[in-house]
Formats: sequence, C-alpha cells, structure tokens
Amino acid sequence: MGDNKTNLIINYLPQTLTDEEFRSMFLSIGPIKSAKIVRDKATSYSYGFGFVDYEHEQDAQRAIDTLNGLQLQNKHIKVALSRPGGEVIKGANIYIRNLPKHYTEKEVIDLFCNYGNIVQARVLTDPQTNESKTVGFVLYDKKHEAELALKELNNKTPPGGALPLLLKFADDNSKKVRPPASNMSYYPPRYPQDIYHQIGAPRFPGGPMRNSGSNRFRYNPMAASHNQQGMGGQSNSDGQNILFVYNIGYDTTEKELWSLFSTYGTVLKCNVIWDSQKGQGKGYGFVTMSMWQEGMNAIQELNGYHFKNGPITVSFKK
DNA sequence: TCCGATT
Repeated sequence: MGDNKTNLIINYLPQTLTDEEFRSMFLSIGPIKSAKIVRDKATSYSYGFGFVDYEHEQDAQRAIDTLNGLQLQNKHIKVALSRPGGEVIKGANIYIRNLPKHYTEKEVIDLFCNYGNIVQARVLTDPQTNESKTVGFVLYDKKHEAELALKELNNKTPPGGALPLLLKFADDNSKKVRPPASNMSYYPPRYPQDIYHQIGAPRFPGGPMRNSGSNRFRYNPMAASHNQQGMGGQSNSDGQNILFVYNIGYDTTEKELWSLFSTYGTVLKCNVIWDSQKGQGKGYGFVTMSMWQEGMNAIQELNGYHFKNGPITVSFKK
C-alpha cells in the first residue's frame, strides 16, 4: 500500500462483533477490496480492531464521516485512515505514569504536542468512578518524535503536577496473548440477601474458610470490639482501606482473593498484579475493604495464613 | 519476584 487513501483502520470494535457484521457495515458505504477483524491466530479472539480497504478513496472518506464514533454495543468505534506501515512508525507509543490527577487527554496533548504529531492520546480512567488512574498513552506518528518526547519529558514535573512523569516506550501488545479474564478487575455479582441480617453469624474459630454464595456472611463489628484503636470512622489515615497481600502465588485469581477476604467484610475491589512480560501474576495484590475495621480484622486473621503457596503477608498498603 | 494500574 502506498499513499492511497482507501485503507482504514477501525478501533474499539466490540468483542462479539462478527466478521460478517463488520464487513456488511462497511460494504453499505461502497465496494471494498477487503475487510478484516484482527484476531489471535490460535483462539480467534478479536483484538478489537480491524482494517477495511475500499475500492475508492471517496468511499473511504465517507466511511470516516458516517461511521467514526458510531456506537456499537458499549463501544464507540473509531474509523480513520490507516497509516502506512514500516519501521519509522514502530515504537512510537509512549506509556506515561504519574500524570496529574486532573489531566485529561487535552492536557496530555497540550504537553506532548511540542515534540511531534500525535496520532492518539489516552488517559486511563476507573470505569466505576471515571477518575483518572494517572496513567496514559501518547502515540506519535513517527518513532523519532516519541524518542524526542521521552528524552525531553521523562522525569520532568508537568505544569500543575506534583510528581515527575515516568515515561517509557509502551509494550507492543499486538502479538501477545491476552491475560485471562480472571485477572481483570473482578467485581462480583451482588447478592442482596447477603447484605442484610447477617450480623451475628458465627465467626470461624480457626483459620479462614472459603465461602461462596449463600454461606457468605458479613463482618460482625461486635465480635471484634477489642480491636478498636480509636478509628470510629470508615477509613484509615489515608482515607482508604486498601490491603497489600503478598506471596499469593503467580496463578491466584482475583476471584479467589475476593472469596478469601469476603470472610472478614465487604470487599469493594480486588486486584492481582499482573506481569504482562511473563504472562503471570507478580505474586501480590491489593484488596479494598469497605471499612477500616474489616481490613484490620483481615490482617489479624489472614497475615501468615498458609494460602496456596505458603504464608501470605497481609498489611495496609503503604 | 515485596506496595498496581499497559488503550
């Protein structure tokens, strides 16, 4: 492919979109030479993007005009001219940490646009709260632009920020196998029957016990009154009840951690830290409890508990 | 493998 403007890249395709649906959607604009969703060879798992090559430039442009931003299921697809391949565009993607919390894509673009032509900027947000995760990506058109930006901005504190930015070239995920879904953030279904009238359920005298579904019970504040340390509220001094859990092994799922800690209260969030280089867990994770006292209780009961690999350590996150 | 976050 040369300078022709017939080839489109389509991003943010819903996972379940079939090749037939994809093709007919773009065929409705005009005749096409090819249409393809990029999938994992072995599993045919869609990578969420694809290419369409039109016979005519004006149809490609019309596809951009009419289909870009179209909502399909829970996604808004992006339709744009695909860039020509080759070495100069590889490694042009930068991964950013320590973005100021209030930075949106606009502020990121303002900061990074001085070093080259930005194809795309992204700030990752928590899907629950919409808050910035203070990490993001800037994809430049050319590799040398990314190299320049990295040199100029790495370890520099941006306007309105408190921490120096940490930049690196982003991993090339294009040929990697995706981690299993069990390593995504796990939010369990709600069981209304578990939320009420469970106070006073017996505590297990020994170690923790796997619980699931109907035999779950809530933390009983009366059973742990000896643990009170003057924290009448719901949070520790950080305003959070996040536990650091170490030595959980490299194959523990968030579902398993969730289940383990649910014995001691309401788990709000559970993360197993994933090593995308090695394709396995890093051996630790974080569990957010709804109340400080629940976290304290989990620490007392689970720190040193022999879980899968050996004794785990449980403490409040630093 | 010892305090995340990888579109």
